[in-house]
Amino acid sequence: MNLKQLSELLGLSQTTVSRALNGYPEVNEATRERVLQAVRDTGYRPNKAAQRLATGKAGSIGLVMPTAPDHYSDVHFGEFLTGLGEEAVRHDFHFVIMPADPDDEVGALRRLAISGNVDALFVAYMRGHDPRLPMLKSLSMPFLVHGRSLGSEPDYPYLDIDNEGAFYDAARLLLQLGHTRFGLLNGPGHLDFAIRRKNGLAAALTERGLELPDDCMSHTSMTDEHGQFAMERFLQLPERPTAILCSSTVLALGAIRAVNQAGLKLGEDISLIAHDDVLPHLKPENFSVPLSTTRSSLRAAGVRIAQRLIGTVKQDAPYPEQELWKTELIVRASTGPVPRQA
Amino acid sequence: MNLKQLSELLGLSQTTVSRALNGYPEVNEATRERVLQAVRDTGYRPNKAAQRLATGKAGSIGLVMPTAPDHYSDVHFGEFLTGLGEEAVRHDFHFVIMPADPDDEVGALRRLAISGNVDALFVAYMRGHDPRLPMLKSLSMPFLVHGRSLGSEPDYPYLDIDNEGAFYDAARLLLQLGHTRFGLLNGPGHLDFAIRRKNGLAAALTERGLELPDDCMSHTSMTDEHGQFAMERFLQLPERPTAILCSSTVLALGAIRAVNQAGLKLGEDISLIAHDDVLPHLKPENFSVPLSTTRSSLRAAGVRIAQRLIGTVKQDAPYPEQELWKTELIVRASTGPVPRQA
DNA sequence: CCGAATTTCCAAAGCGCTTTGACAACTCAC
DNA sequence: GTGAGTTGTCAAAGCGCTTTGGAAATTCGG
Repeated sequence: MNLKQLSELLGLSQTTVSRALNGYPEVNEATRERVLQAVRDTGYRPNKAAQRLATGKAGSIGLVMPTAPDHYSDVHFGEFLTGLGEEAVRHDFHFVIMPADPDDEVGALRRLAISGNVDALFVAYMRGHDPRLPMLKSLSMPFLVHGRSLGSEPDYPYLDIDNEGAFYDAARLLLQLGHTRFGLLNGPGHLDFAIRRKNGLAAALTERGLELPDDCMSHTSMTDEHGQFAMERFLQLPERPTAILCSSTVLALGAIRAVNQAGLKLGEDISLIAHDDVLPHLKPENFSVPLSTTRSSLRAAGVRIAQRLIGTVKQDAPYPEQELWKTELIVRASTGPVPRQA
Repeated sequence: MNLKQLSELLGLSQTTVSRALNGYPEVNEATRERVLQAVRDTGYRPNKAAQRLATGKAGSIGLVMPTAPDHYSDVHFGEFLTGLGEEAVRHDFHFVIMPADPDDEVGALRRLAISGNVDALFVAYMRGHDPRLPMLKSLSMPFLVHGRSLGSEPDYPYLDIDNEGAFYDAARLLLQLGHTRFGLLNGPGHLDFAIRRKNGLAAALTERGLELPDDCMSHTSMTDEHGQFAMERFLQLPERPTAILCSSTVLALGAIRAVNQAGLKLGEDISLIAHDDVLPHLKPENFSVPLSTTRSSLRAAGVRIAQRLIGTVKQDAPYPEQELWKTELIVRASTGPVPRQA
């Protein structure tokens, strides 16, 4: 069943049917309803390839997926993708992926762009001086980055959260509670968000003339096991930290296990604030000691990015080029005043 | 630059140029060379959308990517994808992904199929009685599964390795070396390959009148941490196993850590055979005690699957419908005779 | 050197959709 | 009732490629 057959069936021209389907105003409401009904009856679906050829738009956004060990998509990336996907489905868009060695991300991105299969590109997991940025700018294809890249000219479209601000605020709260010895459970050290969070913490400490010793800082991929190991290490230090900042509730999960196993009490002996990506299976309020967090929904970011990208492709929505989302600092039971003689 | 312009430039018809480019025989070699040179000079690239419309083929294969926590793509999946991608790039094919909640895999698969964006579908991570199978068969679209599904009619195209055979052979070897107490470090218990490996081991044991106690069996996702934890548990059993079968070198990595920390010697106190997916960063011969393994390259499987799928779409290659790859049992230093008084 | 077989090339017809430019038909103010 | 403005519909021209059904040019046996 194609447009021609459908229009003959209805006794209308292809033009009218097409317009009825695509929401153009110059068609009678009654006619439109008749068309819609016929579509329902016949199960007609417009041919994507033809639509693509006629409009010049593929209805797809591309992304390269690094396939090396230290890059595997973790639960955070999955959550983000879910958001992207939700919005994409809503607009009948799809994703084209290109698996690639991380050594060849730039090449993969270029190949994806010139393949003619995508209308726009998306990149994430930004690093400092990210080499993908100049490459993307040289392409004449819309793109959007999740996160930012320290050391790069900030003239590219992005959506990021205020990582410095989040950890600065969290650290300030802990400082006000009297804490002076901090520990940081962070994500992979080469990633932009991890650097910024460290900077945010460092800024708050510097204001008080404090600093973060190297052995109170852990950079790992964000699994609960890594959280546990790193926290165990912290707890064995001669002067162990009393205040922990943590880049993910997943890391926190492991870290808290370590705290419990050491016979310490969260929120009393150790205060902890974790960044909460609003992962549906890991709610900070459901922890045995509810977790104080800096919050920003990863899925919402995915939805928003898809919106902007799709809007750009459809050229009907002039979204702001750069967005920086503030996080919310939510105090629950895992933070408390510094213990007497820690 | 499009076909028309290019053909005018060359003083040829579009037909001839098109045929020259697509390798048809009825064009003079000299002419073909002239065309190819012009393509190089002008940087002409055929418009994908037009090609798609004319041929009816999108040049793409679809896959749904589950986005929930217990599904995150791990290193094994990445390795497999790399293989798929290698071959796809070679044929100018691409992948369309649909992120989806694992609850809705079937729905996502259907949406992908009717979206008109893909020529064929690929599925993996098969479970017993997998509900995706009947759904795929009802579609009139080529598909290929990696793995198999116990309890489903085996009338679908697949590529799998002989998981039962691999673990049966490995177990036989260990039995011949005198071992009687076995431990199994397996992948997630609901996945087909894990079930089959367990069955292979069980079959070998049954032949000797032995069986595998429940507490000598671990089903987890395949990270080194899980390997370590499970192995630690095994070692604390009153009658600890002396022979370990392990579903991945990644699991083995952790397991061996546990063995060492317990002050035991691999290949003497504990024998271990792991399944080796030939992950480039984890070579069994490079372990401090080189690992005995059952081997089958995951990346090669990816390449092969892409080949078959692409061949099917191009309809120029009648590949066998079902393939079962044997694994190689390679003996290195991690296996030895059962210790005297274990 | 001729007719037939072969090789090489071409014009034109799609593929199924969107969009342009016109045209009836139907309002409404005067 | 007339001219201008709206509204609802249509025929036809692409989008850029592949492919069919010849036709022209070349080769070859006799």
